[in-house]
Amino acid sequence: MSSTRPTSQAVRIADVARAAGVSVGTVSKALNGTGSLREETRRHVQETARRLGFVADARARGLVSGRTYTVGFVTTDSFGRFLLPILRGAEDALAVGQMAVILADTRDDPAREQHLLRSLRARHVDGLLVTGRSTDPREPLTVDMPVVHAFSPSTDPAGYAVLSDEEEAAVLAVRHLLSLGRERILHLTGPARHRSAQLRARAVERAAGERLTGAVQHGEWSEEWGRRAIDLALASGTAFNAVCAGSDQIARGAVDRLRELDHDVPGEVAVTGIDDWDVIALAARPQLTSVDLCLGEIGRRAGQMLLDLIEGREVAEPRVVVAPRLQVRGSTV
Amino acid sequence: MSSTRPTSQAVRIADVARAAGVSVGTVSKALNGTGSLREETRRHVQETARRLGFVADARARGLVSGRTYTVGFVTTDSFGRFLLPILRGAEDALAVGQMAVILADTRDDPAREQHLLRSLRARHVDGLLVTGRSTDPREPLTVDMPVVHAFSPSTDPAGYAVLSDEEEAAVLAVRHLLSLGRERILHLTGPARHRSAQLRARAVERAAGERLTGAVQHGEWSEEWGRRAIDLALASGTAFNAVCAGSDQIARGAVDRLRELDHDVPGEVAVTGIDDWDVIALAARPQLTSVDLCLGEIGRRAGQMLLDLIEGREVAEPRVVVAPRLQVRGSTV
DNA sequence: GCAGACGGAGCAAACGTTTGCCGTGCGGCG
DNA sequence: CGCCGCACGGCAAACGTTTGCTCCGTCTGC
Repeated sequence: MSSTRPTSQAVRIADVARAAGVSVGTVSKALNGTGSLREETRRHVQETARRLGFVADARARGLVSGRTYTVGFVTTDSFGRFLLPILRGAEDALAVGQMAVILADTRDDPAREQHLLRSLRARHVDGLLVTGRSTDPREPLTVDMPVVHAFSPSTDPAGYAVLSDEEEAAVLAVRHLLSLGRERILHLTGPARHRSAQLRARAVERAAGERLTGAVQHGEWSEEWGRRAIDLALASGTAFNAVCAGSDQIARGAVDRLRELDHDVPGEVAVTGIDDWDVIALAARPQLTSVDLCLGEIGRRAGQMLLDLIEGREVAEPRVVVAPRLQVRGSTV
Repeated sequence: MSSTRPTSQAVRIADVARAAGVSVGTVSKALNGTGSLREETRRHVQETARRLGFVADARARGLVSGRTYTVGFVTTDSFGRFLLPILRGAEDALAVGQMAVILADTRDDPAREQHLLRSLRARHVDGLLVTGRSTDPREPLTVDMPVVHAFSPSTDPAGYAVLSDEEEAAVLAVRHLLSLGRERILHLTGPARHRSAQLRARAVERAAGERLTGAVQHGEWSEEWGRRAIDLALASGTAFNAVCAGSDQIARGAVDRLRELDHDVPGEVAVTGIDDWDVIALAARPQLTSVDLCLGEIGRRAGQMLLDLIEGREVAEPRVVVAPRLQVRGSTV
């Protein structure tokens, strides 16, 4: 059926050497492009290796070379929606360095984290990518290998990190609303205990100034809260012609409720979200204008940085902040 | 705080042996619980190892023992929402076997898949967990190690697999509606080219019989389609008192549109979804009755099965089907 | 024609474990 | 008192690579 043999059980470098009529050292050099060999020999060995379906054993290779071409992806949070794009971006960047990714989901359990780190240490991963759900800083890990934080910052200001600009995200939304001439902006966001909510709220206050109407409303990161917040605002008699929401879910709740009460969106009230989560933003009517935190880009940059550290390259900035991007849709135009 | 150097750079088994005053072989036996040693010696070695922070090098261990305590998680689809719970479940099951998980996201690209499989082979993973977005069967991989398919079936009927029961999921929803006395059921679902949509549609037809109103309506897996489908149904004059949707997104679109047109849900029309995706189901008004495919359970069972295969245990059923579970909420009561 | 240089390939020592086998005491039993 | 057996623990050979050093032959320059 397939000309390629049925997955040869275990073809070692010695088998290639024998088949090619050279020594194992020569095979190694031929396949790795090291040493000094005749081009003809090199090609002959490569051809033989290919024919036999030889794949060098990573364990042995790693044992002697020191590198395992493997990194650990440590997440404090169980894998959530935010982590997928980061993971994907990181994978992309690491793939060019032939690196594989081992998952380590600590589930916020210190004992579990200890155990996983031990496992990663035993496996001699070349480096660690650390991330988490919340953007609340976490204590730095004490390990003797390169570590890059992605999305969730470390408390260590000197550590390597690729972060999102929470404040800029809020500012982009506010500026957009202001540019549309909206002058009575309501800010609905998540729990005050979340750093994200705090940062964004302060940024909104600074950017909107007196155009911010009433106090910032803290609640849950849910559609339900978005809907209820609108009811509360209307009941309190607060006049507003724009809602700057702290998340797409809150924004969608607001849009839904406004529409339901026959307030035109965006005519009467313009609404913005943050996250640009397609499932929510595109399903809303009208579709949500939102700020994309570019998580994929964060993952990619973090992966790139980790790769640079592992391979001993100079890292220009140890602390990169990825700029968010405003995505304009029907809820504001 | 790099002054603390808790992670000893490289403490090998020889260091432990020297510190404990025994040979390396003895240390190995003491730590692995093999060989025959005095209990006193064993404890002394263990204590010494702990004190020095010794962690056995997985590369060397794997090289000689054959096992790497690592499995590959291969997904044809880029990591999507469905894969997270599966991955989490699998991790849980594999953790008890001390197995680490290496990610391999093929992105539906054959070349990429080849490359990743080669990498996994080089790393001598002990087994493979294969999954994908759609439940459309895929060609079996030709690798010389245990393989278990999770969620997405293989075309190989003899292969190991843990699958969801698409048809039963649909049947549960229909039976529930029938038990509520609904006799004019509308079925709105995804694209006809998707096996899931097909299977579920046929199951609905069988379970509802003449209580199925009109033809099955195929569209997208989106809220937008759910809304539009309701408009189409109403425009066509079809009378219905229940909607059995093929996904939560479609169900939510339907609920939203019905409510908007002043049709009472569930009073006038009861609505069911499939997936039990909290983000959608809990945000709807009323909250959606939905069928949970129990993806976490699928992942767990698959991980367990792979572990059994790797450790040479008997696997009772090579093909497990996980029963879905009906979650009743406001959209039907 | 000879010496030195250099290109090209082989040799063997690592890398850090596990594991089967062997040696050595000691105790018990005859 | 002597022998046998057994309980412990050491020894060294794997596992499959990489890599520096060595060695051989040929070419070049004088």
